[in-house]
Order: sequence, then C-alpha cells, then structure tokens
Amino acid sequence: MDKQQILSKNQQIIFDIIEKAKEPIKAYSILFNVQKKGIKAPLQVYRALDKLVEIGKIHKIESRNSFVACKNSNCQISKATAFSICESCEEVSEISDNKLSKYLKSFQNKAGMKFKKYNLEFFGLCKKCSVK
Amino acid sequence: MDKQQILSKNQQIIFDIIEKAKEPIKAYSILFNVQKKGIKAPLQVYRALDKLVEIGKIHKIESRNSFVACKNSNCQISKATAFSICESCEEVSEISDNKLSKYLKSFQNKAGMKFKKYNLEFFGLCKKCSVK
DNA sequence: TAATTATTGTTATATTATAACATTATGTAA
DNA sequence: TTACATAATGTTATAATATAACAATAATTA
Repeated sequence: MDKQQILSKNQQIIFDIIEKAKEPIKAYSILFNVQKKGIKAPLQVYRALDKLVEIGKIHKIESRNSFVACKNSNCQISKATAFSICESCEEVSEISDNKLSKYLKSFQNKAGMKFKKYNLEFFGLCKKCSVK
Repeated sequence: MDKQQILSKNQQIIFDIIEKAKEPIKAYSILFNVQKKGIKAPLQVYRALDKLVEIGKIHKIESRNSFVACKNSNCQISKATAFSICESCEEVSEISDNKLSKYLKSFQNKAGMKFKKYNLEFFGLCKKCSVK
C-alpha cells in the first residue's frame, strides 16, 4: 500500500493528467481531458481520485474542490497535508516544513483526542500578486 | 464590521438555525429548515452563509461542505480556524488553543509568503468512538 | 480452479453552488 | 428630505460537484 504500488489503467491515466497539470485540477476538467482515452463517466474519474488520495499520490484541496499530485516525495502515505493558496491568482503549493508537520502531528486537543490526519490550508497573496 | 453587527432578516434566521444545531449543518438542510419562514431558494441561503462566514459568525467545514457557529467568543473576525473531526460519528468541534493559533498565525512559508488566513482540519476518532 | 477482491463500465440521479436580472430596504451625504 | 449609493432580497434557471445502483470483467489468493 505504498506510493510505488502499481496503478490500474484508469488510475494511471488520471494520475498522469494531475501530475502534468501545473495547477490544481478539478474532477470534471480531468474528465474532459481523458475522454479521448475512453474514460467517459464522472464516476470513473471519482473512483480513481478516491484511490489516489487514499494511497497518497494526490491530495484534495478541500476549499477549491481540486486535486494536486503530492510533491513530498519522502512522505509515503501523506495523511498530513499543508498548502498555501494565493487568493488572487489561485496558485497553490504544498508546504513541506518539518517543524510544522512535527508540531501538528503531535498536536492533541484539550479532550485528549489524538489525530491520525490533518489538512491545513493557508490563504494569502503570493509574491507576484502582493506587488501588483 | 465586528461580530456584534446587526444581522439582516435572512441572516438572522439562518444564523439562528446554525447556532441551535448541535452539529455542522449543510446548506440544503438549512434551506429545508427555513422554508416555513419564507426562505425558498438556495441562493437566499448561500448569500446569508457567505455574509455570516465573512463576518466570522459562522465557519465552513470545507471537507464536509457544512457550517457551524463560531464558538470562540473572543475572536472578532476569525480568519484562523481549526477543527477536530471524528471520522466515525462526524462530530466536529472548534479548537481554541492559543499556542496553536499563535504558531499558525505567525507561520511563513519558505517563499516568505505571509498569510492572512488559515483553515486547519484534524481527523481522528473522538473519545466515544475510540472505545467502541 | 474456485473464491475473493479490485477495477471497470454505464445510466441515472443526488447534492452543492452560482449566474443573471429585477426589486426593495437601508445607510449616507448634500 | 431628497438624491445617491450600497446592501439585502426575491426569483428562475442552470452550472458544477459527487454518488447510488447494478452488471461485467480483470487480478489476486487460497
């Protein structure tokens, strides 16, 4: 169940699209892109997306309903994700910061609840957009 | 523009529903609940939700497409939100932890991007569900 | 090789959210 | 107190996102 697992045909097709995309990409945009490869129905896309998220090859940007390939080559199954999102140009990048992830992985709330997973989304203006 | 601002009719109706709900509530569930009060269309709900989120009276749980009233009475406009979500019973609670919020508010990524806002969602099992 | 599990294909439908336009109410400044 | 601007409302239609249900096929494992 690690990242090197062999992907099925549809999973591979859809992963390739996401990896090539420079920005997060939405499910129906993926669908449009893979129709020439014989994938015709939303469900075929969503099933592959679910699986790819599950094994950590991609992440979902929840606030944008879109998907990106995981850039943290060292994380096996990443159940701990952090992104920065530019509210102007919508550029999204995955944050890879050991101190941050260590801190959040060990975080416990006051009720003592221990977490298996987290997702953090930061919003602001990227460098380009902040000089405009 | 602070939390004590007077809400419009629809905003108040919809905020009341959300505040009374014990769990996060979805837009169409709100719609169902307010139809007897004359709010008939999704857009009326979404407009009020947008405003309530903007002024910080409610928050959106992005991973669940649902809404909760803000429990941090001390935060004025909360652009910094953290939640714990039980993956079994779907209980959601707002985390109010000064150290965590201080840490995240001052976080800068490697590109030096400064953030105005963040949303953090932790996932795990709540106490009840972890003994089951 | 039978049994199990994962993947695929397909149609229909559920759920979440916004566009576009017209109208009414509220706040503000001359 | 009128004109002007801004915010809120009402309404219809439609866009965008996601899943249910069922049948078939491929891959894996006992």
